[in-house]
Amino acid sequence: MNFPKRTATCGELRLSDEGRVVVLNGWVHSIRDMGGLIFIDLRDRYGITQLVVSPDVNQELSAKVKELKQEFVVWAKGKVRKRENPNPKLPTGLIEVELEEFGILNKADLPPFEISDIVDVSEENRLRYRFLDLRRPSVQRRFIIRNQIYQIIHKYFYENGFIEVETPFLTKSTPEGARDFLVPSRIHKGKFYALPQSPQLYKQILMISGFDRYVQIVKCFRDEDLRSDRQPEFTQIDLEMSFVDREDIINVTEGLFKSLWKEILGIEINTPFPRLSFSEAITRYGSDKPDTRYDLEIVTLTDGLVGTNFRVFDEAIASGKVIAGLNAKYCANYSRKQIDELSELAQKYGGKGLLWMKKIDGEINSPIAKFLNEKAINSIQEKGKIENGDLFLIVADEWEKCYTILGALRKEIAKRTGILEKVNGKYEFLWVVDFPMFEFDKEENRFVAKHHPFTSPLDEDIHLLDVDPLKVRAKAYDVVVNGEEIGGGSIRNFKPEIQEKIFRLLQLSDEDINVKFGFLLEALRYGAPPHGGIAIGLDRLVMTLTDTDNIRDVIAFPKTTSGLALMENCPTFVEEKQLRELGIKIDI
RNA sequence: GGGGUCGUAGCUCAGCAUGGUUAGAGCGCCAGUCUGUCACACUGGAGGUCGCGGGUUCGAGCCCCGUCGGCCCCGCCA
Repeated sequence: MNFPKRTATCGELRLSDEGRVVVLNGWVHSIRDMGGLIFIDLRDRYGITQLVVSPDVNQELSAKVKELKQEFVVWAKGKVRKRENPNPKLPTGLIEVELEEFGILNKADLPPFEISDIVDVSEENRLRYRFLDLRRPSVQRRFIIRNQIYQIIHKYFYENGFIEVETPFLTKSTPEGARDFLVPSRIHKGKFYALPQSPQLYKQILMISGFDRYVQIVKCFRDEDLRSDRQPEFTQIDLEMSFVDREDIINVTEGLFKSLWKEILGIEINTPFPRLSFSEAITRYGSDKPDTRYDLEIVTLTDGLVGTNFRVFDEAIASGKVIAGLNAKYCANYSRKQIDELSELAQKYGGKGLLWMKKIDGEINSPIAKFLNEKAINSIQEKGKIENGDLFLIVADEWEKCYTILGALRKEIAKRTGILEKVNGKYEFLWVVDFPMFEFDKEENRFVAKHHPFTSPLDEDIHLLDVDPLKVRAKAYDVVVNGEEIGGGSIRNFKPEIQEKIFRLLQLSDEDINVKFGFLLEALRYGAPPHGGIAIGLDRLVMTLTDTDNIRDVIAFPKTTSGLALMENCPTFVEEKQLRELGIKIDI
């Protein structure tokens, strides 16, 4: 199809272009027919330009314009002129194009919703008609920023000597950790590839191969349930470096964030980022990804509550549990119902209940006050810095659970009291370090790696591997911004004997080790340099930089929370023939 | 695997607690009027499987059960 190609975009014409004859290509955004004068807003990715037709100039054209409907694709030729009534809301608002000639390149059905940032559309409809949703300027904006982010990343790592290498998508299934998406092999019936949860082992192999500095912006796949910040396929900035320790990875990462924040937001962020040990993050904020934009810290009460004769406390302490609390400032006016809601939240996180104390007019008011002596109450008041008008929440539970519950309450209180709103626009980064190497999995009755099994233990903790694995800390680090875990990495095991020892601690049999990770151990035996790296969640990074808490806003074609793609309708059943070729029988 | 919440016109929603003529609103759409609008305005009009299936009832958009789908969360996410 031959058509006049644009000589300008819909976003660029200004007063200085007055008198120019231009051709625009775009979509009919809206038509305002005043009876005589007709205004047409033409839209493309760059903006909106107003076209104007007046009947006394060209009646024929005026009649033809009435064929246009919204979202028709057109070319339009005309002269740029100064507007009689400028529109300050548009960058092109000082000019308009006096339409001389136009053609319809394609018609359009009436869209199910208006292509406008003003109109509210349910997410379901947005995803079903994603091709229309993605036409909306506010939706496009995030992808334009996402693209800028790609460019900054590529530039930053190129300038720092990193090599981009592509790693396979058809990989080996190693069902430690998340569930794998499996891809059946036709040639080897009954066998499966797995889509990578991360290119972890490939990048370590690249280090052993001497690539020294690797980076990749890469899709990763995890077959787990979705959340507002979790998709089954997502993008990581994956990097690995040789002859480094934790500080080198941290420096490189901080440098990247510095460039991104400066170039995208014009904000100079301070480095180095503060650091918290895992145990400090948990005990102070109740989270391994604390939002440090506000204080509202958790206080540990256990020591001051020994021997209170209050059954709940005594039993907790006797069984090695922890008692801790959170001061919800100025919340003493919370009703029974509001406190019940907080209690329900505590239960959602596995808590048995929530104790509380209010201070009003200098008096402590609490359902547990009658069980506690003055010394205990004073201890709580003092540690919790409880003042008039405060509501103090208390939880007694196992170490991590106790603090996690209070961490959830901390977030909730911040939300309810408007603290969260006040810190909007602030960015607080931090590193969480010294994670425990292992957790005990009650269901599987064995240790599992908290980060992943390729992580190196802290040198000073290596001797504990044989004695008390749960005490072993790892050379792992997470980078957190505003309470979002935005990246995580570690220094890896580069000595085969330590790697093997860790596999054994995870109760992998010799055969498992050999079948699943034999190639890694083999590679490690041929001169592996000390190495480590990090994976940064690109989608979450874009979320932060474009100020949204919905990951679907930054992914062009995302899945719904049940893992469906509503536009193309996927997943689907496949033809019997395809299954036969793969040697697969469906048994639902 | 579990919990919460929503599903009514093309879109966004009200109606449901306490079942009862012909299910409403705004926007959009269609027709008309209008020569400076820009969320144009005004007049008129069309438009409904109340997600789907079953049950209770004389009678169900409303109550009950199931199911499908959206969103949020717990578990899960090395």
